[in-house]
Amino acid sequence: MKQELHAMNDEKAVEIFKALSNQTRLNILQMLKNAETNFSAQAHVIKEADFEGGVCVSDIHKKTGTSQSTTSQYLSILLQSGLLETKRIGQWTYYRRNEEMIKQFSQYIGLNL
Amino acid sequence: MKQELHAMNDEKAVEIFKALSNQTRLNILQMLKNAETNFSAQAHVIKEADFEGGVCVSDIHKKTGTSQSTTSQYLSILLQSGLLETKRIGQWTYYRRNEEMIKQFSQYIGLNL
DNA sequence: TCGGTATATCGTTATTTGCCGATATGTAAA
DNA sequence: TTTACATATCGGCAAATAACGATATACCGA
Repeated sequence: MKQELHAMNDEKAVEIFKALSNQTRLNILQMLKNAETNFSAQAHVIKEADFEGGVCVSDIHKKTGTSQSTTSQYLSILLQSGLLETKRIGQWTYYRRNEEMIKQFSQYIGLNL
Repeated sequence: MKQELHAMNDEKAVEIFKALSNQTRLNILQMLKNAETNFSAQAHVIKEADFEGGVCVSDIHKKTGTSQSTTSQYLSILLQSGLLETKRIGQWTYYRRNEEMIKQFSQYIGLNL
């Protein structure tokens, strides 16, 4: 039989629901969907194979309408839930979507909700 | 162009995420998926065309591990979010899934997350 | 090594949520 | 028309969340 790796359980799903139960955090996830169009050319969108699609905290902060500290905290909630992944490069911390987790969550909804 | 009726917006989605960001409420929604198997024969599952799949509050309460008042409150949060619908028949209030809303939410996730 | 910039963390306050017991309300049955 | 049952609502308290400014930490460039 085909083995489904990393199938999501209810507990993990609840953690993701919590992460998304805030308008600003939902917006962040959505804005990162098309980082190149949502963030200006000057913005630090990573184009290298290094960490493609990653955007640094200050650029995200400029779009959220919340303080730097709140933005940082929201990013870490999204990171903890698994919806985002991160990489520090020099003095910047880049965040991008974890498409694999998002796909699993979407599948979970379709199957288990 | 094809008109998408009742397309969900972000605000509604956040309300649904909030409703599901609690393990007990998620369980309730899932238990109601197969009301006939999850609730005993003696339980007041409505089989008539009247309100098919509906289960009364006390039967749901027995399964949740929370108090009667908490169960009632959780049901009304799920109702308010649109994930459930309700009908009072005699002294019982029946709740069942609103499959249309659940489908729209699932589609929203697939398209907008 | 010293600013300067980027980010994370801390401490705080206001609001919301989780959850309960007690009580009120609504309905049926005796 | 009492009584019993089903459900909703109220009042409360502890915990979690929202959000901020201030501060600490990390890294870089001069």
